[in-house]
Amino acid sequence: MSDHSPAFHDHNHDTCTHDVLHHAEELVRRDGIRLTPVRRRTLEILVSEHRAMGAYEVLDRLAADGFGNQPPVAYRALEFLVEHGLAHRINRLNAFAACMHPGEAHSPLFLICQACEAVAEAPSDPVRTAVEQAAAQHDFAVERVNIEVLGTCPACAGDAKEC
Amino acid sequence: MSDHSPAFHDHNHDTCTHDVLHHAEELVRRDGIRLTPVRRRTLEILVSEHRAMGAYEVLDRLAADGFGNQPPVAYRALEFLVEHGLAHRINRLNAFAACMHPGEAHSPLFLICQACEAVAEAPSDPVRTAVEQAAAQHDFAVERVNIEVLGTCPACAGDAKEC
DNA sequence: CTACCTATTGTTATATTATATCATACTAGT
DNA sequence: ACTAGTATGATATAATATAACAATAGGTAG
Repeated sequence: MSDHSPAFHDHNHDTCTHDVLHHAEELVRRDGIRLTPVRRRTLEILVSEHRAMGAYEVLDRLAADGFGNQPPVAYRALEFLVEHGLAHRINRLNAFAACMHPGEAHSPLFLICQACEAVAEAPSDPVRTAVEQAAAQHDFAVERVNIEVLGTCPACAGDAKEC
Repeated sequence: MSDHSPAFHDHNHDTCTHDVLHHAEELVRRDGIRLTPVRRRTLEILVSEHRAMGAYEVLDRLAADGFGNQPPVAYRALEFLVEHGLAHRINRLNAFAACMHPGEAHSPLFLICQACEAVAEAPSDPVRTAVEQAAAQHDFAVERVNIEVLGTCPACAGDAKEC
């Protein structure tokens, strides 16, 4: 892990933290989802780190905050967040990250740096369209799309050149 | 698991088996890759089933054929095949499948049926283009793209209607 | 052809990730 | 307060994956 993690560019972290939690609150009002203490704290942890975190890493944090310290505690909270579009699961890394475009209809597209493991989430509407077309050729009804791109982030590409 | 697995449509399985193995042989000649007995057998297993298989499932088959019966045996062979484009890893399922479009430059796009777990591999050149563009906006250098689409295959969609 | 080097395989052990299950506690609606 | 549905806590275990080292096979320079 490195210090390149918070996406690949500087950003106002207070703003994105606020946006995500605000969106969650809205779902509480609008859809009646239950943002219980564990779930809320789990989301806060993901947002505050702003990177892909393993379930056991999240679990450690939760335990430190006085929640249960057994795997299901973390997995259940994470699953809940994913189900409601507040977080994503990044299969390639067996990890989770808060959704940084909450509410927007989008198929998450993850840019995963192989050097520093930073993960950026990009909007992907044109990609989604292309995917739908490919699926249509197989008479396949799309429900969820997960796109994971492996490569090198600008920071690490720069590091490599310096050597 | 169900009987919908071999992609979503009937196909001439002899042909696709032949194509894949033929391509592998070509790599042996062209690139000097070493298609050892375990590796060859692993590819044959994946092709003959024509579906996503877990590493331990592959391992059982290999062991039955007299190869080692410890996890690394399967993982190493599978990793080799993935590296050389002869197989793909489907993260969502922690599973592997023979590449059915060997040799074609393509970013694999998997259509995964949530009902029967069948997996189809679709070519995805337009998708790839869209992905490259999204990545470019982040100055991200793409190396590998993995697209996994969850949904319902035509067979299962039909089944659902019948009820 | 032999000695060496490298890639591959076999084996043991263990790490990491994830889920099933059941008991307990909370929440909302009546 | 009662009850039906949810959510949490805790125990146990399953499923997936890798590290590390020994043994073997294959190619190649001398």
